[in-house]
Amino acid sequence: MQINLDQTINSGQVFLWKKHDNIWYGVNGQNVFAANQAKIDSLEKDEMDFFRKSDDLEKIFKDISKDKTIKSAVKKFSGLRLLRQDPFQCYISFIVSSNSSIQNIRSSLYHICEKFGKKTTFHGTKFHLFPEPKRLARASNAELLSCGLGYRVQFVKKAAIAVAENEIDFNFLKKADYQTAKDSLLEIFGIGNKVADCILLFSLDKLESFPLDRWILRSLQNYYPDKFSFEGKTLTDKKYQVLHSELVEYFGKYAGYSQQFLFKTIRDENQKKWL
DNA sequence: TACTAACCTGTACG
DNA sequence: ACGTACAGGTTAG
Repeated sequence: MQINLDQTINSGQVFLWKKHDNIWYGVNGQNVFAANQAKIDSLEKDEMDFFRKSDDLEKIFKDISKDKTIKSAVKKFSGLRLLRQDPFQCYISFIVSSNSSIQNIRSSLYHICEKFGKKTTFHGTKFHLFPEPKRLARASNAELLSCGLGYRVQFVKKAAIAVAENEIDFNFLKKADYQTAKDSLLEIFGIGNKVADCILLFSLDKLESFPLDRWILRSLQNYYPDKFSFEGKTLTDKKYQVLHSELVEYFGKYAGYSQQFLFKTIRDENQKKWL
């Protein structure tokens, strides 16, 4: 039951990671992490937190293994883990991710760090940390546009202001239940069901969150054609909610883990690029 | 309520 | 070189 860094980092959760000389380096809020597969058993405290070292994986894997599809995905990607990311970085990252590709998301986020994040040196290499909410909140439209955000400039700007002005309080959302936290995120311009679920799952400890994007829908329709509600061409708010309830009922309270295994599986099957 | 067009950028293909 | 196709979630109508 060892973490596999390649599987985990290349699973659509994080964007600001790079591999150098077989070591992964990544920005997480105001920290830089270095993760070496060869030394994965000697993580520091904040790294253990990031990699969710205290999750009871034996219990979780057993709990989500409802059928042979999930069982084989868990077996194939047994080193895949959910991460516990810096909430503000995760929030901005997935707002930026909407209607974009991994390569574009990554590029925009690096530009955001370069323009607004503090510089630091880590293991002899220079990094830009992720900007703090107040700094990003007073970025100009032109500066944000130059990060390649396009029409998402207003999404990022308003979202950063909401955090800077404490309309969004991540500590509160961490303690709140899934629905309360989700309703709060959905108030933000640029956050819909899918982005909200990503933020909840990857940074706010809501493991019953199950982000539904086009890939996961394709996977579910392929492997579970008769088990869940897929009628209609478009995924309306109502249908998203119904489908999510069915998924949690079937996969259980750790449904988010099953989502991650299905997502990794279908993206790999379709040879989609990662970091 | 259900559906659809518009939104921006980078990359791939011919 | 240049145009066209495409990926991708949210909002507004």
